[in-house]
Amino acid sequence: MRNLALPEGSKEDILFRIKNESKSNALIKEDIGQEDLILKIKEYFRGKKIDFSDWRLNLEKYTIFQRKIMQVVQKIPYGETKSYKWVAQTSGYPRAYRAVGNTMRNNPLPLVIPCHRVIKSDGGLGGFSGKEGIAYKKKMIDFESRKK
DNA sequence: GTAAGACATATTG
DNA sequence: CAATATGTCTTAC
Repeated sequence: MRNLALPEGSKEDILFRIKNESKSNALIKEDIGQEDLILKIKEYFRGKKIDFSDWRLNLEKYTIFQRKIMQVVQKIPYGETKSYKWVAQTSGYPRAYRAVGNTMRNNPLPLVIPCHRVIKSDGGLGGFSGKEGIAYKKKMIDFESRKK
């Protein structure tokens, strides 16, 4: 499986969302310019492993719970998938797995906060907001988990 | 072993 | 109070 590409429509959608949110709300505190940010995103879509886990985010407009969830999700390594329950437990809210999904739906920074790596415990995909829906989520997981 | 349905459960607006 | 991008358990194939 060499040339596994991601759908252009959703790709642009995600790029637009990150651009818009990071600019208007200054969610990304990392000292990185808009151009470099977009360059990194494009590198990611080309298939390069980009690590977003160290980026400092401005999450003050969100609740304590949401901040914690986003921080934990941000730490999920490239190519790995964790369950909503795992995120809830790691965050210190063992039974808030459903609220985790609620937070993911509100995720302002896809990719930086890799919500596509959060799936159901029983192996199901869970949900996904976007043009292609869960089909795109599966594409993302396959895209990252392709072993050579 | 699998599939569908009820119920529990936390957080948010 | 209602709405979830879940998890677990029960029941019936």
